[in-house]
Amino acid sequence: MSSEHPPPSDLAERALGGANLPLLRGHNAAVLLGLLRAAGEGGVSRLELAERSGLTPQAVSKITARLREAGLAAEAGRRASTGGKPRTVLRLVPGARYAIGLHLDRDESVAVLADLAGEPVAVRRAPLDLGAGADEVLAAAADRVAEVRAAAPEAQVIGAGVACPGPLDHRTGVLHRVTGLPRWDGYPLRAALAERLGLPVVLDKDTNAAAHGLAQQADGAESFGYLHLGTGLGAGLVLGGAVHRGARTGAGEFGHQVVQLDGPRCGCGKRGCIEALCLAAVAAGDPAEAARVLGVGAANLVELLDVDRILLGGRTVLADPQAYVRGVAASLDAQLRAHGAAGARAVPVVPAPGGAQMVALGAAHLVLATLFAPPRGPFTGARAAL
Amino acid sequence: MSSEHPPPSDLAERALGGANLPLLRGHNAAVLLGLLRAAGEGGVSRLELAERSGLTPQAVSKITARLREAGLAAEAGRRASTGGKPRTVLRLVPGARYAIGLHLDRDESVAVLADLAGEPVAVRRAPLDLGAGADEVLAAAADRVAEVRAAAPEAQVIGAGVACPGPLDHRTGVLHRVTGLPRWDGYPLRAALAERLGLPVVLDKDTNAAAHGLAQQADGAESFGYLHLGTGLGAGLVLGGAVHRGARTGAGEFGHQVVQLDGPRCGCGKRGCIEALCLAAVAAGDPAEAARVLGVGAANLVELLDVDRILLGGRTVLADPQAYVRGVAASLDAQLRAHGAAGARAVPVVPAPGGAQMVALGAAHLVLATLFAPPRGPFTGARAAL
DNA sequence: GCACTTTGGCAACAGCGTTGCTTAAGTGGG
DNA sequence: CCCACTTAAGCAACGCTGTTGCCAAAGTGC
Repeated sequence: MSSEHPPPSDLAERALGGANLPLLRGHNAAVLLGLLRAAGEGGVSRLELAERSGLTPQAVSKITARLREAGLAAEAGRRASTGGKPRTVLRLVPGARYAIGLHLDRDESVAVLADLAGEPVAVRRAPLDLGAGADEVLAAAADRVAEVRAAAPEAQVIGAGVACPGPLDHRTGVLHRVTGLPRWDGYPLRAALAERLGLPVVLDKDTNAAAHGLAQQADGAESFGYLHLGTGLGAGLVLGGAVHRGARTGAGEFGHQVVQLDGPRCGCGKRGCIEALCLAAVAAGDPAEAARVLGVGAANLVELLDVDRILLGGRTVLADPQAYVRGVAASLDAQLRAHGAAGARAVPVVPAPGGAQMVALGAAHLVLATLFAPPRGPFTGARAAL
Repeated sequence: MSSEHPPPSDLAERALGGANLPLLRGHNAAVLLGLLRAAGEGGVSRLELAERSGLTPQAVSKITARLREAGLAAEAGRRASTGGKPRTVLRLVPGARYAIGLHLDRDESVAVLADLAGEPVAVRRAPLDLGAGADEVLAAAADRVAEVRAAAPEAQVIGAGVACPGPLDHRTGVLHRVTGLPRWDGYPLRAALAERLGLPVVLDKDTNAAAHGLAQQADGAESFGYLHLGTGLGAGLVLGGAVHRGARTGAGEFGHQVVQLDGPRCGCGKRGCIEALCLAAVAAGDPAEAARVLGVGAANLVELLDVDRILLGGRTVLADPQAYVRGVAASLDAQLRAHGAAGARAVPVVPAPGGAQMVALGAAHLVLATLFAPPRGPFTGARAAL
């Protein structure tokens, strides 16, 4: 089994409250790596790292020395002097580690190899029939992975992130009753892929992987909802910079919220689901109505969770992004303005960047994220005296 | 100003990612205090603390020695021997610290003094006209606080938590346009009260304070939604053991989610808000319909956030708790069963315990929480090698 | 060319949890 | 009754953390 390749998430979920010195060391290294990644190609100086992390300059020097020794960071030029010795700039070495991202969709698969900076180095798209047998799908997936994996030195690939349609259990890596694909129910996809690839694997819902990837591009502790309108209507939620999955990875069922009591019956058995209304409007050739309904649902989400932004994605949206963005924004604004109490602030609606490989890249980020800590991390330590 | 009394929340929000030894020390002390509190009157032995925290027994001995020296913990008897030296039991000393909780509602105020274990030691209820001038309200509030504060030694009261109707900004402690009370718009309530009381003050929405208090009674990282049906319909969200407030403390606007497109106009200006439908049913003497609508909204929330439980509270519910619990549970179950995809799991609907002082007690817990760390705390340290 | 400013490394240090061992305090067999 | 055994908790030495004080390096500007 994958006992020799524990999934990275286990590391993050050891989660007994106590902390010791190795943990402290790893945490601070992850914080500085996170700041280095956030700085991008411009780099950061040691003193800037000290300011942003709250560590002393001397501690930053020691930690970055270890990072440089491990090949994860390097010096890269100098800043202009401000009257004294100029600051030396440190940068992440993107080629030091790689992660694989694999998106298994109903009719195609996308595999990417991403470097430490999160940039795609190799991409591979191929048709896939997710309804076929497990062996067939796994073999095809492993082939796609092998093809992109060849672009990096074997030893520097730290794991694979896999995204597929839900529902599934993120912790155990087991699929549940994927809509329309009953034969996958209960299949331990993570363990099977980990054994086949010989790599640690993390498994997540496609919308969660997308949201996670999008969260990396925003800074720090932003909150947003990513609405995905394709063959269905789902959502990925990022709250305070982290993906919210819920206890059983079931969060994000945006499409089956009821917005019309006793409305038309939905395929799921309920009445008045927003997915049914939206898709009916799309089918009727009325994207304006679909966007209006979507905006009402987005307003419900904004008021319930107080998110900063709404991102739109999915095939239906990508067919005419501007129309959907405008339509949803108008509908959302009208709802929020009418209400007013929420401060009448504007909540931007924007298309999700990234295109067709966005989900796969987000899946790769799930693995890379185990190396970094968010710049404003949730270290709960600073308790009152004692 | 309150510069000499920084609100406890600032301690928790220093939030620069870097961690040093004093922080580590404070964190571990907070973890053990949290475990001691969770153990309650039964107490815990040092070795059990070690198992649950992940710390070594020796570290637990050192840290608990400091806690005992500070008067926060004490030895209390022994366990039965299992063949060797019997374990000595440690317990929290409830009287070591106190916190004040103050609930300012539209027509009454409730002040409580809670000890370290979270138990109310003194309670004071009195009528209040929140529509009166700020000076008058503040004077009355300060009087109520002084009355309960007298029940504890002055130096052991560590702060006051204040809950009032939203919207407000939890970070700055400033009120926004409280519905029906426009004169409070922009009032810096936290600073004013901190100065008047000479204590650190945290301010939060009433629903958030209630949810926070309820979260203490559950174990660890539970998620639930607390729905409050009174003069309005609001919610407090607890996700993974922590209250979700959103970026501007605006989260929890459950009542103004649209569940009937183009439905009847709500007081807020929108159409088909669940609050309007619910309250109309209550006014029409049809609590069954109110519960049915509430159940549909609860199902939306469960599917979007994957919470474990739904708690019901508020005056309207308290008038006939069983009827509402049954009605909401039936409606929620019907929705979830129809959908099925969520695993067809049952989500319990229960009345919120605690009664009339629940919000005030939750507000006190907001202050006490700064001393404790959750048993499965979000220490993000354990990153991969290096 | 000298004075000044700023950066970053070196060495000594205090404090953290850890390790190896000792002492305390029970149980149970002979 | 006594001794062997077991388990709990403390003591001392230790390795490692970030911190502090100091100094060399590398610029600017008069």
